[in-house]
Amino acid sequence: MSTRTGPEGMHQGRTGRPRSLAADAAILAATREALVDVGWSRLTMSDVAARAGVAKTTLYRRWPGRNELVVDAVAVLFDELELPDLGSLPADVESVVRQFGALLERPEAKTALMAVIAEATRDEALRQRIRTAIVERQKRLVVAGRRRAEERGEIPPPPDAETASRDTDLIFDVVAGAVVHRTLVSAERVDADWARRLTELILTGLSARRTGG
Amino acid sequence: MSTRTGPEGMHQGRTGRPRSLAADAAILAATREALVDVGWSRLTMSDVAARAGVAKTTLYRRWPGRNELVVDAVAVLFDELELPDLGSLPADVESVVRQFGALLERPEAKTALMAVIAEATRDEALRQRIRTAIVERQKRLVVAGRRRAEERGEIPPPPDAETASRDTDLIFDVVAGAVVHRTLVSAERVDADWARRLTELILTGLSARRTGG
DNA sequence: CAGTTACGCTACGACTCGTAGCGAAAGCCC
DNA sequence: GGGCTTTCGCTACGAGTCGTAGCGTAACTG
Repeated sequence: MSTRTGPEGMHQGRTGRPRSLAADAAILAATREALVDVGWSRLTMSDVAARAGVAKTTLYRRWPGRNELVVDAVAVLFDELELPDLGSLPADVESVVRQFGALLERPEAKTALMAVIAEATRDEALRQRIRTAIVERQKRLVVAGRRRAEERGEIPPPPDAETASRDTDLIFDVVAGAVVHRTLVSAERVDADWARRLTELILTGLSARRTGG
Repeated sequence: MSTRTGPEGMHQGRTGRPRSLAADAAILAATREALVDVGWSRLTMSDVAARAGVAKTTLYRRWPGRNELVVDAVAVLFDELELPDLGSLPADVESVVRQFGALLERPEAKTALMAVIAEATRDEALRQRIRTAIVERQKRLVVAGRRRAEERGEIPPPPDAETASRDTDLIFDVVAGAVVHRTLVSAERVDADWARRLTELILTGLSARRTGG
């Protein structure tokens, strides 16, 4: 698959002993476990290797370093998010907001996400990895929600592809950013009431803007 | 001042040689400089000490560790944000959005902010430090903007103190979260157009919600 | 079978950590 | 001034981590 985010440098399409897929899974699970236990700054490769039951060298054969390993270990968590068809745009949006809030309450998700973002500010390759492994992947939720709302007649189709794309980006930044900020910076829970108020704010803002010019 | 965020454990109200204020400033400046040069994960106390021209022990006499040092080194950057009276609420909000966007483009700000937030997910004391040193401090912008808009008659006064407080929190999370997400996760600039569109989204959302019930 | 690659294990130099001890410096109070 | 207290820069230390290299073995291909 083209958006494969797993370990790199694999030559296993060739001859020789193939890499253990079980080791892959064990390492990623061990990384998440270690993140919960010791956090980011105290997470060591030796620790992860020991938890996974593999040698430290096996980690370095697959990932260049901690940062890349953690990105991959956490990216799969975001794939759990889905957009159930609840019959209306507000209900759909609120559902995703609450799912995302619940996801960010899991220690391994919040710790790892912020840590890798911090590292990415000085590492273009890592930034790219985050973008393909997480960000672009999850924009599917916004795109699907808009398409579904259009089909229901809740929102008008976008005037052109350019504004559609920019709106998608804006919505994504606002929703994801607000949830992240609420959870990690303000350190408060994303409860049903907050999710409803955020959804209301965004949707009325969008619809009023459209109809008002 | 009561919200002093500087080094702790100072007994300098007593007798003996007082701590060098110049060393304080030099250390914080050196920390920001090191963040720009080497990033977060490779920032070492020895490096900071060398840049500041002080001994490593001097750092540990004032701060418990890297995390606390970095919070203090970065907190002052956020005090630069201000709310100029531009005559209308949209103009005021857009101004702060752009200021915040510009601030987060500075390497020391973005790197340090995300890094300490990541660490804070497993450190209650650090979380508290961030909250008092940065978050609660900057909510002043939202509070001032609302008060000013009320005086202008642009928005109605809040029905009660409870909803006023929750609205302040929501607005803060949405605005700050969106800017942070745009800058650090999506890795795109907060330009004039984006700031205008975000402002429009939020303000129409808020006003429509109020008038519409 | 031979060839190739991944595996676990051990060992290594380099680096950072946080602390301790030292003598000197810089301020207070009498 | 003298005495007291605290900070200063400096050096040294054990502990821990890093990322790599080398080894013999295991697993799969043709």
